[in-house]
Amino acid sequence: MKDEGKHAKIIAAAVKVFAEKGFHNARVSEIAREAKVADGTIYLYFKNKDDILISMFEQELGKIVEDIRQDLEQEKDPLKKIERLVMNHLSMVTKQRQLTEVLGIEVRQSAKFMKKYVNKPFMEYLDLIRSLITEGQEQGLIRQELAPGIMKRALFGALDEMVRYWLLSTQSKHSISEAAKQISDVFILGMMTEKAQKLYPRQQSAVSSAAS
Amino acid sequence: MKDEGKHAKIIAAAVKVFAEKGFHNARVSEIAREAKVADGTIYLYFKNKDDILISMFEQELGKIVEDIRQDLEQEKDPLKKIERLVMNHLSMVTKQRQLTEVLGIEVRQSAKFMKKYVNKPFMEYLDLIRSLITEGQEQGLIRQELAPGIMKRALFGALDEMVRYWLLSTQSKHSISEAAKQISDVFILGMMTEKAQKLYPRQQSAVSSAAS
Amino acid sequence: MKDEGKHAKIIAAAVKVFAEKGFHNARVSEIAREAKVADGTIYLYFKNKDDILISMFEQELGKIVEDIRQDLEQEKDPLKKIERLVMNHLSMVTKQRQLTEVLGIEVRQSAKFMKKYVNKPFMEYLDLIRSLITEGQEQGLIRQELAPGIMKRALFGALDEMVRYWLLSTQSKHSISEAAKQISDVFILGMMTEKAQKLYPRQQSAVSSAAS
Amino acid sequence: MKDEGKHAKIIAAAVKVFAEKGFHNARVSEIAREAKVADGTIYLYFKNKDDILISMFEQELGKIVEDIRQDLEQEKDPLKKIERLVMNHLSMVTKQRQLTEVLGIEVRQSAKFMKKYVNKPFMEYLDLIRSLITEGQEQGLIRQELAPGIMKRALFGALDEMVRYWLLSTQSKHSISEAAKQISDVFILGMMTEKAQKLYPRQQSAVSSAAS
DNA sequence: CATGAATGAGCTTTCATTCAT
DNA sequence: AATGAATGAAAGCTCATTCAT
Repeated sequence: MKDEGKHAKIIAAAVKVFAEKGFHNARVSEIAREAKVADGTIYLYFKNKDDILISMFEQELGKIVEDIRQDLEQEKDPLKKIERLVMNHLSMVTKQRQLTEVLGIEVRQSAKFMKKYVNKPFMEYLDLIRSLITEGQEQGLIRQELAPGIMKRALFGALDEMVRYWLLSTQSKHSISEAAKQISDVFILGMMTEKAQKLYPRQQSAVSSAAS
Repeated sequence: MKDEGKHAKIIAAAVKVFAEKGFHNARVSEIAREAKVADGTIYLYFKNKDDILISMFEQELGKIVEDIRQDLEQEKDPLKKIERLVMNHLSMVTKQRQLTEVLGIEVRQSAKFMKKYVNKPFMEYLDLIRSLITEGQEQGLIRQELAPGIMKRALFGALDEMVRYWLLSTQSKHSISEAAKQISDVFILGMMTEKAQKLYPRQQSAVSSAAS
Repeated sequence: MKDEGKHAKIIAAAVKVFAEKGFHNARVSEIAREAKVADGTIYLYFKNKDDILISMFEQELGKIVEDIRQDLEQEKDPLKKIERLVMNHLSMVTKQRQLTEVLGIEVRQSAKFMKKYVNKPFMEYLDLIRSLITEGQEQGLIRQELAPGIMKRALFGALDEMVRYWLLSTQSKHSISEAAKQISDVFILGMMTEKAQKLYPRQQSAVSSAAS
Repeated sequence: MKDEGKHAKIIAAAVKVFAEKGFHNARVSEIAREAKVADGTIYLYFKNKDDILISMFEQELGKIVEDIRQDLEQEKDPLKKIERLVMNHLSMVTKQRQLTEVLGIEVRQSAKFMKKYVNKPFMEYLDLIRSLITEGQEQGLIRQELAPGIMKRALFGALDEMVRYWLLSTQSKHSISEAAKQISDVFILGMMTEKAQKLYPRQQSAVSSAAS
């Protein structure tokens, strides 16, 4: 792997092209052109077209998940961690727009049609969300009767759909921080124990008093 | 006199094949074989391959949305309507498994890559969810500060992701009604006004007392 | 053959469609629509698509050749017969425009690619021209050394190309009668014996003094 | 570095296949096989099937026209130039048989049905003939009253039809040089002024004394 | 006789992948 | 390692022809 930069250049090109055209409508030759390498060169770094997408998941999505994980370490309160994750997730739209476009759409295809492939970083992300829920439950802040497996998906789905909305709508009525606030608000308030309700008084609009 | 039943037969075959392979990997000839018609016959009923998918949206998704809309009319309480919609949505997994598989994945592709096409039934569904939110707000049950445009997407996303989970997982840890209850629970509780909180006492686990 | 009119209606429709699109780009279904019959009906009157073209040659071209032959009988002088044939041929452009368009182009295709088919009316037309030449030679008006087989083709080709010019050019610089006069003039003058040159004095612009 | 020779090889193969089957009945895959390249290779050198035909016109027909134009430069006498052009034209049958077959038939199709395409080399050829006529008129050898626009078409048509005759007839009754002589003879004699008639005495059978 | 829905062979064209240079 | 011309399988779609009604 002499030229590590070429691998990255191709991934970057693929992100751009997949975002524009979608995986199936993207041409390998177009990725090559975008990356300023020859068509054949791509096959020195990737097994095939699918492998470009998979590598993209592994690397880029993996990086994002790791970043979010580290960001959350700065926060101790489990409920505030959720709030922070929501903000982090939604911020991706502006910070990594093209990548977000690809992931949002192609993760699903891959999940279903690249049967053998298990999207590990995606699973890790869901697990990260789950760990926040269980942490909250251990501290008596989140209701025990809620299944973390359901909650992690519900929260992820809500965020993912919100992202899709921004990607498609040209002018966005709602700001990202507003949406982040409202979504974490509803989820946290909805999952809270009565005990937590007293710790985080309602007037302050749940946990995020500063954001109102 | 074109056979109206043949149109339906082809759509049904397409649902099956698209569910198995995905739109792009599906072959028109395979749909034809599944529908027991000749390849060319498909083009008597549909303009092209895209048109099969679009017709599927229009008809099948349209039908579902209409069914849900009618079901909700039996219920007056806005919060219980939300609960009912959640249950309806999640029930699709078992009632219309293959169709659900196709819609869940291809609606996204269509949203982005069939640029000109606006998925009307999908938009109507989101609007239906939104109307439940605003209704709740008008009756003082849902907090005014929550943007219906955000809430509708968050709820839809949560449900959609949940559906995907069942479609992919071979053995499901969580029952549909359990998930339905937990999700509507969290959303309703999270969106409720304080006034509503008194009307729907907590012990009864929000609105759905029976399901705890 | 109960409905003789349907056969004719289909031929007429085919003339129109072939003229517009050419034989290969014409659709049988379009001929059917134009003729106001069902697609299948065409196959009650014609063996296949080729057969429509062939029937068109036989009937329509045959009719034309017969008409010209009869017209020529009014004239005794072989050279004036040639002149008359030229005028007749070129007049087809206006009298039977669409048919002319089809014949001009498709006769060639048929000649080469409908191998087995011998275009009898076309051959008869060439023979008609040939007979005018030999007649002229027998009366000592056309030079003996000219091969009728060559002359008939040269004259036919000249006329045919002229017709094509009118069919394609939107505004025609040259009138039909002008062209007819010039072409018969050149051919007759070019083929004449010296004896004939004295009989048809030059000042009067060869044989066709009246036409100037 | 695309192989320039491959472009030529494909054109050559196309000439052969189009000559045998005609443009419409020719299969791209057959051209590929004949050229000993893969089907896809054709599309590296040509936009589509039409483009093969068009390129053929541009190149091969263009080359022929240029060759003839140069050949004519060796001759100063306008009438002898005509004679020479006729011989050149008819010689194509033996020198470039297959190409001639394609051009003779497909030029017509193209003229009418590839509406937008203007067959430039063909137009140039007609212009070349026209220039010979006007040159003859300027030198007082060809009658002023003859319209060059008509004469060029008449002569071209005569030659073209003669060529078709040879291409179709298996055994040719008339030799090419005989036909060339007779056709140029008739046209030149037919177009001549009286003044020219004296310069080129008749006994010598117009301009070509040797060929009687 | 007439219909026109149905057929399916067969076409052009695309594009992921290979491999000689 | 890098190239990019060449490959050829494979797919969507058309349309002449058939045949049950």
